[in-house]
Amino acid sequence: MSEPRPVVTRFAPSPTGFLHIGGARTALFNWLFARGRGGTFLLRIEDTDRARSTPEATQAIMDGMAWLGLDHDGEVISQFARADRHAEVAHTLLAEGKAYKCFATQDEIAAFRDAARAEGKSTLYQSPWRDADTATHPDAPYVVRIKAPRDGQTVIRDAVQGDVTIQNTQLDDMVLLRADGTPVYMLAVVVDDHDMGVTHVIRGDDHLNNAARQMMIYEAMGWDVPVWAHIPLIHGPDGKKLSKRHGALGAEEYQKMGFPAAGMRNYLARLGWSHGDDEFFTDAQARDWFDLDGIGKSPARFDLKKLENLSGQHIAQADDAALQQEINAYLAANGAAPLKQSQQDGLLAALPHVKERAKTFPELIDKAHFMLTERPITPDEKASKALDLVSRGILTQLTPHLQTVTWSRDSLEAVLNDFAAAQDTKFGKLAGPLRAALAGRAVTPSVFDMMLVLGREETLARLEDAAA
RNA sequence: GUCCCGUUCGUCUAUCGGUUAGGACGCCAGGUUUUCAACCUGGAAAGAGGGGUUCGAUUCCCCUACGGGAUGCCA
Repeated sequence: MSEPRPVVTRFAPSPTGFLHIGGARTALFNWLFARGRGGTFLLRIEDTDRARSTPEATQAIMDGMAWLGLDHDGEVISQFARADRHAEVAHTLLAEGKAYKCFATQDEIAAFRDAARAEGKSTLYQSPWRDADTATHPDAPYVVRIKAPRDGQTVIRDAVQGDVTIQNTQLDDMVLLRADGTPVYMLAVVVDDHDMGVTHVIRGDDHLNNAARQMMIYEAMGWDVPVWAHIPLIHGPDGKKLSKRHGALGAEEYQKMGFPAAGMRNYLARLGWSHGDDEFFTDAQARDWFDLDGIGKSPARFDLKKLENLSGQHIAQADDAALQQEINAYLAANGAAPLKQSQQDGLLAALPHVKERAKTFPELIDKAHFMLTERPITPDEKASKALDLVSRGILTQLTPHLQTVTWSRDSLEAVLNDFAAAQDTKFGKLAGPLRAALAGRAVTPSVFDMMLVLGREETLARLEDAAA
């Protein structure tokens, strides 16, 4: 093994839909691996399937990556735009006799496969044109096929799966160039990865078998084979493969649900990869720790509960201003009205008191509700019940005690407890009406927290409103 | 059909021949508490099945079952 080459990884999605969760994780692994080693992380859009590729999908993928903070180096590479280069490689192979023109029609091939299947034999097509003199068919349409080895074996040295041995009899003379002269995916990937200097190919294990085919091209061209790392796919909660109509959501959907990007990165990194017993970690730790042999070999299921837990931990330890920004992005992603300046201020003031108790942004916003509404507050049903005649009377009596008290947690606690004692009751009895008056709700953050955040003036005003 | 890969608590996973098989999420019970949370303590919960190899297998090998993938002029 020749070391050290600077690490170059890439994420190569085909733009046929949103960035689903499996793709996001593949991107994350590549990003983590490159970033943790001072390497380069490239983005290539595999848009050679013109019928299925759309610019909207490309945008959706880039939006998803942007949300997750997975920044790539250099320009986005379009695979389609490089078709000439791919064809050039095919022609080189043709000229060197490592590939050949095959004039077999698709009907012929289909007939061969049907017959082979009926006889229970290998359906791999063996073209009669492999060693034929092709000069006799100058005008007929043809595809270019690589001359695959017919004996021996190919060993895929995979950093995740170990050494995987494929008998070369399992490999056919795959098509390099279609009859219309366009390159097939298998060729394009190899040429692009080589030209881009990719050193580590980290991708879904649905490509594991393909690696053997791709190695034929590397070898025919005399190129260095990259380090392979085929990672298992993510499955849905029911254990079935995650697909778009089977519970797979786009990355942006998780933003819309109100998960912080850091929590999502943490969760996704931990799904199929581990570093001992570490569960909750920062981006810096993830970059530090991430390596290929920490990747597991079996498919993992997506578990929303665990995501929520990690999400809550990241929210709890996040910087308030950063959190505020991310909440605004969350609201925008949902097409919600942006917060007014007064609400922004209120949110920021409330965050230190509520962020430790929320798993997602909607929960956080709900808990900060007392700072997002303005007087006069309309109490909800339960809060109204807490504000009956007796309670309102008590609040009226309480108000004078709050006029002069030092506005600190300890003092407020003392005043309220004393007041409760004087009323021959407990603070617990006062809490309900206070919540109702201060937030218009029965479920709120700590009464003291709310009073501290609201300030004396606003607190008194709300109490007076409620008492009236 | 053929070939390849996978299989530890419900879930994510640790273990790299010798452990009471550990942790986390979730769940259950108790505690704390001004509501909801949070938090604290405790608990239930796993090596797919069968053969080997070995003094000893979750760990190595084989078979079976189940799941996934490849076998395209899709990517």
